[in-house]
Amino acid sequence: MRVKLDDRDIQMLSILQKEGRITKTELARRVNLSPTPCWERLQHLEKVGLIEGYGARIAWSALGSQTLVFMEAELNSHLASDFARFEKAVQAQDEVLECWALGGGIDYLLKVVAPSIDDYQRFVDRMLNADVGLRRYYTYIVTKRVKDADAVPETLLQSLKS
Amino acid sequence: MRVKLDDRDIQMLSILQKEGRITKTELARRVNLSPTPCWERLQHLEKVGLIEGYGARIAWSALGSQTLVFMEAELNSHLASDFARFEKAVQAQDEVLECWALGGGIDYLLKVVAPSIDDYQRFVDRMLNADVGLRRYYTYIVTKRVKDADAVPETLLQSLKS
DNA sequence: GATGAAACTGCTCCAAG
DNA sequence: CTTGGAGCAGTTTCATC
Repeated sequence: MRVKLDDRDIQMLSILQKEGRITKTELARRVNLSPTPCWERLQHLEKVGLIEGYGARIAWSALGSQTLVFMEAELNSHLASDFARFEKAVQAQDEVLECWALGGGIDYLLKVVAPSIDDYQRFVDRMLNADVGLRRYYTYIVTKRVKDADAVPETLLQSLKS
Repeated sequence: MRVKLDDRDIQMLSILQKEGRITKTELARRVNLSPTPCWERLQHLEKVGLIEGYGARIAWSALGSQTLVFMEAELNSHLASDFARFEKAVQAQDEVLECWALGGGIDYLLKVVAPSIDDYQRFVDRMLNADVGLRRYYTYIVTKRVKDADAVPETLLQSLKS
């Protein structure tokens, strides 16, 4: 997926990240373009898959007091089939927001959300009993959300200008 | 922010998370409602702040080979002023996508993105030299993205039905 | 790239049931 | 909650420069 973009494309992406429901005529105005070429650029950005879709941002604060937990996971063995089984199980769990494989001593790092610690523990027990290859885990409870970017940073978007 | 929602509101949120640019008449059709009450519900969801906004989802894969890193950070001291200084510094860094304060032995967990490992190291050096209270850090490089949810899971949305 | 226009679709509000 | 409709705004395509 190698695409060449100019400053205006990047500006459009930056605006659309934050204001996904902006009208196309207003977007054109903001990037100093008339609606027609702006519309063509947008079509292109969507067609090549740079824009995967649009979505509403739901306020986490409105969901009440949820517990957010990072979980380090270590597997029983490092066979390719064991990795695959664990990853498949994790992807099927609603509570798991993210799962990353890491280099070094930790096999996986998971971001898990649950209504309470008890619910989190039930999730862990379910995983342990599911014969999914989970040998050991470490729990780190989030006590404060310091930063949680909801958009690709400007500096990274600039790297598309090649 | 205590709001009482019914199944239709939740269904609307679920749809809007994935299809933020859906037309309001189509949304009404999908939840078996006529446009007018659907429009009023949507107004309400936005007004109470449950929907913070809308945004385009940009494909990470299109940004080329970026390096994603989790960084554990330990501070020199645990004075409230030191926490505040570090958190402010972190929020100002474009590379830091997320920063969480954790209970237990780890002060902070950061998710950092950079074009390369070298760029990441430059970021760390900058933080260390910025006299921001960072005493020790551990680096965990992401080798695989197993799961990265882009929406609040259904089960959590259900908890709004109180 | 810009512009203007035409045909269409969707939006927002209003009235009435 | 429903339907229907009016007036307006935004979308998409087209032809022209």
